[in-house]
Amino acid sequence: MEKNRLIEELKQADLFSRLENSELDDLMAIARTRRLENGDILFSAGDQAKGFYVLLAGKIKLYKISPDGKEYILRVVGGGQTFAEAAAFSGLAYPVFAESMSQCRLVYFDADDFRNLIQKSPQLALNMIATMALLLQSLNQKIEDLSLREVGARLCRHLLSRARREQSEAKDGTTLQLETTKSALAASLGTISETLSRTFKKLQNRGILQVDGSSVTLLDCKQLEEIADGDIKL
Amino acid sequence: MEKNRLIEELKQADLFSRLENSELDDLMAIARTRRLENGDILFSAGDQAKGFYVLLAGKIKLYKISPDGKEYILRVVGGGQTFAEAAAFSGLAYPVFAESMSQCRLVYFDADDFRNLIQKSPQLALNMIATMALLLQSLNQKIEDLSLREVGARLCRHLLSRARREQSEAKDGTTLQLETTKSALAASLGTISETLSRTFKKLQNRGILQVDGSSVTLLDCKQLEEIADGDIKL
DNA sequence: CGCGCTTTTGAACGCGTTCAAGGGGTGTGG
DNA sequence: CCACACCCCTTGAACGCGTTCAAAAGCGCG
Repeated sequence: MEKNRLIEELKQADLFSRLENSELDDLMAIARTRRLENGDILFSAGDQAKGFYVLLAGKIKLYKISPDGKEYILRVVGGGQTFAEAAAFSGLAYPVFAESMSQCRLVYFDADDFRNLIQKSPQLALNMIATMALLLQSLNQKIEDLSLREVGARLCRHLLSRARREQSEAKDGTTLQLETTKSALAASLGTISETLSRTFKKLQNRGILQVDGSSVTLLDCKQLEEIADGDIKL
Repeated sequence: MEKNRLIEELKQADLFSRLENSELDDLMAIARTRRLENGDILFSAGDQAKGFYVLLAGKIKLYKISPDGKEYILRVVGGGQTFAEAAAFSGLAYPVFAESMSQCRLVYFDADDFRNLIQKSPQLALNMIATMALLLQSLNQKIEDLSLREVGARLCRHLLSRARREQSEAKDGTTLQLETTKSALAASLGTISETLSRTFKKLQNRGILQVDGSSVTLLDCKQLEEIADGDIKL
């Protein structure tokens, strides 16, 4: 039955881990499923927020646009992740655009309905708090990057953190696949493709990494970390 | 009695609004009060976080320091506000330094103890979620400022939002008092005092505002908003 | 092969920083 | 009451990182 598959999928999301079956049933009662095609805009910056989403499958980018058209990608949401909770629970407008980067299936929760559930389920409340705490930490990182690190350091930090997440360790010889275009990577580092291109080149010239299309091989993680920490500059 | 006064003070904090007296008693049971002198460091970036704070009186600045010594002030915490929740509930390290800017009285809550309370009090859980949601929105703003607005626009946004908060409206002739030094304002806008000084001067030369020591008078709010929105540049 | 897209490269420009010097206010001690 | 130190703010000039603008090169795809 369709419902059961959906419940199984919801359980994968961190937000719904460790919940009882009865709690999951309550969630199902207020959940609305949705589908998106590649390139669909789910919501726009400035739209009034009444609820939030859990992405079951696909990829969605959350981004801002400056008055003169520059794009900053705040986050690429992946499967099992929650987004737009802050806007939903603060009652303000969405601060970003949400645009699908592939076919997506997702679930929408109305904020008021969800609040009612939270009152009944302490575990759900704790999960939501933990989710938001992690998000806060990651935004904090971004602010640190943007306000006091230069582009080279940001790129190195990004590469190292991806290497650690995927390989559980960053050691010489590790190869990463960029999941998006380089332009998108630039936009998520707070810069533009030209600058990213030049930065990659400098790192390559120093023998710190090897770039080949969309695959990047880390050759000298020690130096990579020194640049990431701002100890040496490009 | 001392305890009663403390309870009254806690009730002022948004985090504890709409709580029953029994819930406040439970809070008191796990609260640890603390005092700080001007200039004390409460915690440092990198310290392991086990709990969070509610500031009862005084001012505390939360800031980051870059490898080469530049300071970015993330937030100046005022009375009744909560801070370091994200670090406490994510179990990671504090991402910032916390330094008192005056005599302070504050309350410390251990994260584990607090989690237990949340399980018993749905209202407390909702309050915490609302608090974190607002914080997320404000960090989001900062990211937007840093990544896609220039210094002039950031300053104008700051002035306008302060004017609106304090006077509930920003109209020509409104005068604001800077609560900190201009260097600190610069650091919280992600720049340095020299640049801030020059930016103030440009705005003054255009007749948009009048700066006299630490008081700023808004003369032309319409233009101020246009600069804040990036419609015109300095 | 030719079209559209992303990426790369080059050169010029500009915002903001750095470095350095000078002004202005305040508190302290002679 | 003045002299001096200290701190903050201001101003000027030079520099540099990153952007903008322009063009060429690579690349997937019909």
